[in-house]
Amino acid sequence: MLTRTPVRTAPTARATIADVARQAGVSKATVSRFLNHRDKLLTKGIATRVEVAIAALSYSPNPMAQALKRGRSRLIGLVVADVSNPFSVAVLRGAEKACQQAGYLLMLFNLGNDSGREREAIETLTAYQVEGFILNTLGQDGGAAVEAARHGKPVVLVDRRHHDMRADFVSLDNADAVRTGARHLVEAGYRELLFVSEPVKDVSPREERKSAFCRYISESENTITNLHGSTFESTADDPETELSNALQCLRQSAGERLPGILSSNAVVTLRVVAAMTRLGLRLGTDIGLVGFDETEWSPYVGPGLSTIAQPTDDLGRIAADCLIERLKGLELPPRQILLSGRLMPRGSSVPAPA
Amino acid sequence: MLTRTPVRTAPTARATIADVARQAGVSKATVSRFLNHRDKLLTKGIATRVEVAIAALSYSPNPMAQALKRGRSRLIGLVVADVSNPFSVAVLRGAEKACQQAGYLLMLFNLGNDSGREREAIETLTAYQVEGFILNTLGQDGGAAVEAARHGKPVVLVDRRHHDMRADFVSLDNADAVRTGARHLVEAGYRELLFVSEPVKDVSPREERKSAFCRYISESENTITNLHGSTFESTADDPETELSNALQCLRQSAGERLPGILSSNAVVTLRVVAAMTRLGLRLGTDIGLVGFDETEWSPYVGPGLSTIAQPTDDLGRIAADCLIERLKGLELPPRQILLSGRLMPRGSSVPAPA
DNA sequence: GCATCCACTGAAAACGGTTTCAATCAATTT
DNA sequence: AAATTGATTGAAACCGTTTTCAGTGGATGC
Repeated sequence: MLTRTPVRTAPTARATIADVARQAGVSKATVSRFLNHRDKLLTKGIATRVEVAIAALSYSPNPMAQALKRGRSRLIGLVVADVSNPFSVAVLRGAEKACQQAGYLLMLFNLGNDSGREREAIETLTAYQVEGFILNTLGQDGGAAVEAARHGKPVVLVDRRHHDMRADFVSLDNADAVRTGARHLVEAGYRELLFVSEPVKDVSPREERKSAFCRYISESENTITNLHGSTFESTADDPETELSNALQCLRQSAGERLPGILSSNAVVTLRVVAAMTRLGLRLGTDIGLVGFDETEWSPYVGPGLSTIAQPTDDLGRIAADCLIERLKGLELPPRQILLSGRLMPRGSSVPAPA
Repeated sequence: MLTRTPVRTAPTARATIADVARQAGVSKATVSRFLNHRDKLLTKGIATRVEVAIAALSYSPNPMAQALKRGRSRLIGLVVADVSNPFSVAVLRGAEKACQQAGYLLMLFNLGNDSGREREAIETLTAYQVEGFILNTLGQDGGAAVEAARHGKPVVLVDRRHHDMRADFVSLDNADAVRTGARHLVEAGYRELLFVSEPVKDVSPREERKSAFCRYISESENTITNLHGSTFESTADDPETELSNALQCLRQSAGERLPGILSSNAVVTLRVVAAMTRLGLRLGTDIGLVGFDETEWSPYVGPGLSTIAQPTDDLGRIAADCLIERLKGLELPPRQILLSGRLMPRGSSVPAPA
């Protein structure tokens, strides 16, 4: 009675620890010990026997089973507001690198800008026993994140702050970055400043940037003659035409002064560019522009877009490192880590073209 | 002896099926039956008792345990060549949507353009018991993918083909897209055509695009007077200066004829733009440009970049759907699904500026 | 009125690991 | 030489599910 395994579609069931044990002529416990405590506990002879058996069957332990028994899954949940946002992707890459080094795997949940799914994301991820969270969420549903923390799982917030929550927070130093950007516009000669953002309410970085902008204006109005500033938030409806109108207004109220815009992220920047293109306005010459978020295309839009580059890679890496520290059991008070941005001056903030 | 659970850091262990069973006064089996076969098998009374118990404890089953027992994890592995490539992200979004609808979760593994990790990715993902793969890999290590298939797990290839592998393949119709792009350049008046790509060897879409380009040229040389075509591959070393030189050559050999470029993806397109900027060449006027991959910034670079838009969302969704069909047990011969691209004509392929 | 059947339900085994506990055996102590 | 010790190893329990198998009960057939 031949039991030749079919060669073609060999289902090739993964070898289990029991198989290895049998092959090596030892118990499952011994194999497990070999794997987890290397050979600290085992006799040389036995250890090598196990070793060759493992190699022969090309065995690797089933993480699900390990997770089940240990209660640790070596999984980290990453919730991202929108994968199509370059900022999110950059953070993802940084986090991924750090996780890989520490032997963790990232489980991605993309909200796709649908704030309703925030809670769902966290529940799904907890169900899969992720050991901790890196959250870059919309922040509409603060409760969801708190829920996660209540499950005893460490949480690191990136970019979006949740005030009611005691968790590590990693972000750009928004206040400083706004000052840098605004000051740059002023130094370049722009005096009628406009801060453009998506709806600010309840989204922490937007709030911070807006209020930092207002603060900068009111602080500088005295020392810098003719300086004036205002803000504009697009509503969800029809950002295109709204924005066009806002730009026209800006030029009106500017009068003699040069108008300049500080835009709150890459998406908004692109909208501003679109509106200006439609109105036939020249970047830099007619309206100055500095935008948050550096991208690989920034140098090539118009005369080059001046941006405030976020250290996205570091943000992601540091977030992951923070989380991993906590997973190792370190009990620290919640930290707040602010990294500073870097101004990338280009043509869009140069009044007179070369 | 009070055993009040501490209110502050309540570790709030997740309720298990045993807890529910106890609460409802039934056996674990009954609870499990309620969950899996809804109430087909249960008495009305018992069913509701279980139902309220589940609600009361806000119980949800542990997918790890389920995976362990069932051998099915409801996980799909997505291997991506490079998350910072907008194409990959777009595919990811499409796939994600489809998976979510079917109750699967995506497990992302980003190669970060490091072809060495292809095998590692697949092994890690298999270890986590993913039920199938969507692969958008570098294709350098074909063996790795074959390995996955040998484990009996269904595989869907996106964009990158592995010839030796019998698996579903979802991709842009490259030959057609190249023809569309090249024909567009010709119709706009460009006659000295250059196809620019990253290293072609062993990367299927690049090979297909290049050979389609060559085929188009040789087919059209007879009917279109003065048409001439060539190709350029950047090596890894210093693509910037190499490309600059190539452009100079192109202009030389063009002579009277207008030179036009077909670039093989968004990264390359940006490099071309960079090189032209450095050389002070005007898009469209001095050299025409059509590039693969539509992005949200394409309209705003220079006079607008003409692109060939891939139906990325569909690619991802269809890939996921194919995979899910297989997971349902459908035994079909490997399919090949080619979607056509859409030309987005803009200023970069208009010889005389308006 | 008793055997048969069917529909529900519970006990227990299994999935693939880890860990506790007890057992073995050689080496050391007295 | 017998007792104590310590280092290795194996058996079994356990993690949270699903599933088989058997048992209970009432309803039905004669």
